[in-house]
Amino acid sequence: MNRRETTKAETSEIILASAKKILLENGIVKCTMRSVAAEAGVSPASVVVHFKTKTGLIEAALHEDIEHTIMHAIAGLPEDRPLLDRLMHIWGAMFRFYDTNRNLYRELLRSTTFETDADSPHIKEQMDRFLRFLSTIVRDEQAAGNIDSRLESLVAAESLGAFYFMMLIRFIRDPEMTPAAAAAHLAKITQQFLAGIEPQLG
Amino acid sequence: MNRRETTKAETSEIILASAKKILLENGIVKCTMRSVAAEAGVSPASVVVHFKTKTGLIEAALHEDIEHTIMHAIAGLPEDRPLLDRLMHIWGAMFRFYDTNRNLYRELLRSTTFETDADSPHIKEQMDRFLRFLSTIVRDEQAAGNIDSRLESLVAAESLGAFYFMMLIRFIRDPEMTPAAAAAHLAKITQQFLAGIEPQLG
DNA sequence: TTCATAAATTAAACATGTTTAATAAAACGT
DNA sequence: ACGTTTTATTAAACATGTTTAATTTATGAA
Repeated sequence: MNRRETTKAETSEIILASAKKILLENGIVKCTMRSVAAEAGVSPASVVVHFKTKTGLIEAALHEDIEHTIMHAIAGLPEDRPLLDRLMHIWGAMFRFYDTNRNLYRELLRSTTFETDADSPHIKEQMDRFLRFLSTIVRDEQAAGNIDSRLESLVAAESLGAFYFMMLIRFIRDPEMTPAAAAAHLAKITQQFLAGIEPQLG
Repeated sequence: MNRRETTKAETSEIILASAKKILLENGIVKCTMRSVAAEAGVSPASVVVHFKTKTGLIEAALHEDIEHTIMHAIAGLPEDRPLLDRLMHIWGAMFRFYDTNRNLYRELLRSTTFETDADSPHIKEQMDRFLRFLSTIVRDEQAAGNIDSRLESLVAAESLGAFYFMMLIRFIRDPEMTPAAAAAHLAKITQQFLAGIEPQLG
């Protein structure tokens, strides 16, 4: 890397660290381009140069945490348990994570969900990767004879993902809903689906 | 209604009409609180008084169109066709509708989807009503012996709704995706689900 | 009618995301 | 080494959603 490139990378890091700090300590409302810039000792325009938009900045600041939560949940996935239990292990972890700061993640979801794939490549990549992961789980279950082997595993994975995301939306929309309640309802829906794709006897 | 109440209602109508006109003729980017206020011959602050936020205004301006699209699709629902065909009739109409102005509806979806139920009661009500409708369709199919009658119809309806909404998100995120392509993919997912909830023989 | 109260409306100000035009400095070819 | 070009940075301006405080207007009681 050049001198130029290194200093640019360093500046990016400083801005990102400032954004994380403010988000954590003061919340999303206080996290403005100006406050982040001030904390980083840089001009607001510079924040724009480095992260393009405020959405880009927040996405960059929070994306790692989400990634980490997913990975942690996957790492602790219980072996030798029914598929529903394993899925609920992941979904439960996600709901509890989003529950730690609902307004913050509402903002993130709001500003990223309906962006163009090109405009929020992080999200697209994360979604794709997660779908592929679900798809391998489905294939494992097919191999173990728990799911009809004629099924397209990716389509089944998409269904499971759709259930989760619908529930996430409802969870964020309803502040009264606890992570446990969201997980329980999601379990019901998932259960119905899984029962349907069990192999037929005979 | 009072004189006060009537004039207030009239003002609301004028503002709403102005918003619709600008959205239609100039698009979402040109639809600002100031431009709407100017078109309506009213102050920007007045728009806030009447619609609370810009999101509230846009929601009010577009909500009817969506409602109309749904109702129209439901009214033209083909009788005596398999459930999948009937669902696709609705989904197809919705995708084609959103396709008429993707940026506009992206903005609407973005600003409403993750709001609190309390903050966007319109949306919640629309979602609930549509779920109930899907649920009655499922019950009809159960009565006709096409779906396992032990199923909870509302849960199945939620699944179908989840598939649709996931596909809508993908549709909005990917500008290259045609309404037909979105519908086709959604059909595949729905098909897999429906096959699973057919009554078991014996 | 008259006056006090409540409500509708607005001008001006504010906060914030983003753009523009200018500056300073590194990179690179000669 | 020198001059040109590219690039990181920024100050100032801009556009827009929203708030505030003041003004005008209608309502209802005395």
